[in-house]
Amino acid sequence: MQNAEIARLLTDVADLLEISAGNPFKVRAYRNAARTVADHPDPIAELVSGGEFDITELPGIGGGIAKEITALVETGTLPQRQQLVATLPPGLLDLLRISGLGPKRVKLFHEQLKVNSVADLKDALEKGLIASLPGFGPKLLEKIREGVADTATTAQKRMVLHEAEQYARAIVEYLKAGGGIDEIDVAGSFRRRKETIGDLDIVVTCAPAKAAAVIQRFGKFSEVTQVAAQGDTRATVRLSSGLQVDLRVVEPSCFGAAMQYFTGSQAHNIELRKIAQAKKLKLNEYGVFRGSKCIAGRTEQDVYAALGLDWIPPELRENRGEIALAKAHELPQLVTLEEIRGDLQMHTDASDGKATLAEMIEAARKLGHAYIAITDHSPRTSMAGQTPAEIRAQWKAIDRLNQEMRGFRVLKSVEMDILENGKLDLPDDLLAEADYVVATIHYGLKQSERQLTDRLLAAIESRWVDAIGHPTGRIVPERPSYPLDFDVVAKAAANAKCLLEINGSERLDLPDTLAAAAKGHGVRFVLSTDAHNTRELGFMKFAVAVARRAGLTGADIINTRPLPDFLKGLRRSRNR
DNA sequence: GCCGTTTTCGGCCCGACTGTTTTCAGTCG
Repeated sequence: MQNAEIARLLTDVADLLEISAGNPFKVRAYRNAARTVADHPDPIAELVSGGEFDITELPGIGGGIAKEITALVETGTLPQRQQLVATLPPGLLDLLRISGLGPKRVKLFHEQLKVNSVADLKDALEKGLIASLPGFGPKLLEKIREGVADTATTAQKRMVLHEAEQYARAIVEYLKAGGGIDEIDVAGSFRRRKETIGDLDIVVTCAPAKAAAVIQRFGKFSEVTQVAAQGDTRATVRLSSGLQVDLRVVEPSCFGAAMQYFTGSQAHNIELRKIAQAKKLKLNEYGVFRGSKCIAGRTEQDVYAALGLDWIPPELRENRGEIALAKAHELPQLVTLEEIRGDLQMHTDASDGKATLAEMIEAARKLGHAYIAITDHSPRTSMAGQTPAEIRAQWKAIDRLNQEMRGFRVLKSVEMDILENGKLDLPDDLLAEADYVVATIHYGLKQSERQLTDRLLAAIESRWVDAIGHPTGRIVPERPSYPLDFDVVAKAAANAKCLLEINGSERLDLPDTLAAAAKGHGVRFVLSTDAHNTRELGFMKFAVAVARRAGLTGADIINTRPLPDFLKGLRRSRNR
């Protein structure tokens, strides 16, 4: 059972308790536990059935909820949820997801009108039963009607970071062009560089007299299909893509506090507010307050300092131990995009890329790289892969180009398939001639965990495989990892000095949690874009984002090194 | 239901916007 599924069931309990007007703190306890489970890097179900780990060690999970989860893992049902569903129909949970409906109104519908599902609600709306309830005026009725219609059409989907980036840039440029803005930045999960984004949070500072105009302009952005809310300091719109965008306008003296507040994560912020409370302070989006006096707020550094903490990079703000590190002045120096000196996976039109070798080289040089690896596919990638003869011809062309260039080196390389039977797609004598080899799995993704793990282990055993590319095979958001015993793979890679790739394309593979786990096993990493055209060479920032969320420093990543050190760090260098 | 550098009992993060109201409840993030 996946963590997401356990978290969903715990959230169901919180929602049902809320509808039944149970203890509000018990509701919160279930929500906290759900968040802990959802964010945990290892499968909770395995920890429970394994028996050697006590899950009450996890924050927000005590004796009661631990017992619930254990029962869930053993029997497949959550006792507390079963008990609640006996009196409250689970269809009420769907009603809660309708915009404008919360526990109070859902409870009212259930008790007064026997409305127990979205279908019931639709019926009640048509019969005018909802309108007869006190407190339901024409606007609210219209909002609920729209919400019901939405459940039929658009399932609320999260947007991948790569796509959200384009919207964020467009809206920021649009607002800037309107003038009257002092500072503007994007906060939220976008700033934390999560792999998918639920909505965009934009924070603006401006003179109080200009705020209304900025908010008005925001609502007139060309892609806005609906202005969901609009006040003096904030507004919410929905774009034609379905993406929700929130704008907050604050005074310059509050910019740091607002950025901190709206960057989150929620779990991180709750911890900070508890720290503030313990110090007899109050933290909100306007600053840190002692009584009514604001003692910090202009910058994020000020806010964290007022709480006795070092400034925490947004990518780490998930309440996974970063606050303790900030308190002890032990936060890692996270790798930056500027530290990356080379890109170690990309394709040309010799396989499935769109640009020529010369075009990729020129684009990479413009980005400031000192070296790149051209990693076109091996024969198994049918329709796209190169034969050994074609690979050697390409390498000869690369040799000639390298003689003509100063201060830049193209590495002779290949993205070699690890075949379904565990054998490599190219012979050792060819691999030995390469400067760098990345091995990957593209076929046989439906094999068992044992088979897939063994295939990766076989590749790691080869002295000519320098790195494992996109190690889990996932693609965000649609394709999950193939089954894999990742700890075994990470340990083997660390022992063999085989690198693991963090791929900055929409694969985002390794994911942040596994990269953090691999670092714990002593793995070293290579960052790459897997670009199939010149534009995608810009994806390195997404690979860096994953690395930063995993807590990696420049020392963990081999392509932060100058070329000679990079080559010396490859396992093949010890074979020569 | 969870938790503890004030506490094993008595707390539990904070504010804006909307709609329907004459002072606020409900929802949302």
